[in-house]
Amino acid sequence: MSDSSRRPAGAAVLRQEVTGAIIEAALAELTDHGYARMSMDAVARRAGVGKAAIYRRWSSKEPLVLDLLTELADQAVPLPDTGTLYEDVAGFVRHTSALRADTRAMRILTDLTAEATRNPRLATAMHTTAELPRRAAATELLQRAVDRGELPADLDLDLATDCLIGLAYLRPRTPWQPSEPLDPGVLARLVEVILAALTACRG
Amino acid sequence: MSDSSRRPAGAAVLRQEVTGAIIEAALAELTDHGYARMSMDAVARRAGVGKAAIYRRWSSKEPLVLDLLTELADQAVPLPDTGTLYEDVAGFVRHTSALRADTRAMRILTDLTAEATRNPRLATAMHTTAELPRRAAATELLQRAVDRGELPADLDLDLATDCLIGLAYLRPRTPWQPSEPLDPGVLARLVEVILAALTACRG
DNA sequence: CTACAATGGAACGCAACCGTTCCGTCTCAT
DNA sequence: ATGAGACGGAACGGTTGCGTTCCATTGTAG
Repeated sequence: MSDSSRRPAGAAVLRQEVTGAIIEAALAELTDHGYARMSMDAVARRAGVGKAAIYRRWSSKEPLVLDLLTELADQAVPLPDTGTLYEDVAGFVRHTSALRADTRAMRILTDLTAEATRNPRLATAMHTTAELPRRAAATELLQRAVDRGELPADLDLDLATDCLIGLAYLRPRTPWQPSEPLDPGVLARLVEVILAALTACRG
Repeated sequence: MSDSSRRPAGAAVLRQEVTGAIIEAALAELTDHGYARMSMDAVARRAGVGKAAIYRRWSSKEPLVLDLLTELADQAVPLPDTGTLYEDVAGFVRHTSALRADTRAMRILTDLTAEATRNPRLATAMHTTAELPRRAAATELLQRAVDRGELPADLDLDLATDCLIGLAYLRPRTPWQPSEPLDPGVLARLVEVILAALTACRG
């Protein structure tokens, strides 16, 4: 492509290494200090990079952070399709629990959620990269169950999706509480409750 | 008391007026810019007050914000005891929905939640002033229903409390979405779902 | 009327941060 | 070998914020 003709291959490799170091350092700084207190000087220092190298890639702090968000989203693992509602829901809860146990992702998402209150671009990015895919996955999981007859045909898909997500997010209840590993017994009971709630989501 | 002998009564009244103006201004600044970007200069300017007047009352920014938190908590309205689980739950959902519709309170709580991730004192304050009372109210509501026989005697109170709070918080799903007023039909369906979930919370 | 305490306002020193610019070095493609 | 381009590092000017200090004003108590 045109890049390879305009930029030496070796430089491209080096550029990617530097870019990766910047992204990793920015993620770490964002985790430690939050969006408002994340300093470009600290990112450069942590990455072992000159500030110029950062500003050569991103025009300012905000675009950099927006890219970090997609970086986080790319790490999300797709949900398996197990064939039964019970196992699908259990997988969804485990998936959610794992996300909440990821201290770095949770700190960043909690922080950017607060920041999104005041920054429309960030709010849009959060919506499209974090909320929409998760919601779509939940809805698809439920639709499959409806198609199999495990859930009533007149299910209120929207409400059911809310319930599934809301209940899967139960523990830990607040971001500042460390997330203990999900006990299998607790998981089983939680799944039963979720199934009861879903069944009640009639249109 | 000793205060009245050491401080003129008129000065005390004036002090309270200034204190109130500072608190109101700090709440506004906190809402507009968040904890990290809330500046003491801006608070003083907004309150029409000298910075010295602030630092005469609080040693720094953090204690001031911690006091704001209790200020917010004092505005919380206690839940009524209606005598039926259905109405109690409906009241709880309405109560929660009203809180989420309060843009100022939501912005501040969302912001301080993120900040609490990195500030243990703030996390403790959030826990005792925001989480514990709400959780206690939910648990008490459920215990009354158990006593009346509306919920099974072997109810898992802890799990049920989580479910009640988690489901009541469903809409809006994210803090940056404006909260539309809760439609009565939606409320009724949501309450039905919550009751189904609660009934499934067996120990 | 006098003494006093709290006030608004302005300025201070200090530190941090942003985004830019410059330097000397290093690594490649030619 | 040579030139181009990205590099780390350091410094810059300008802004912002914190917490302190000073001062002239205000209003009350005695």
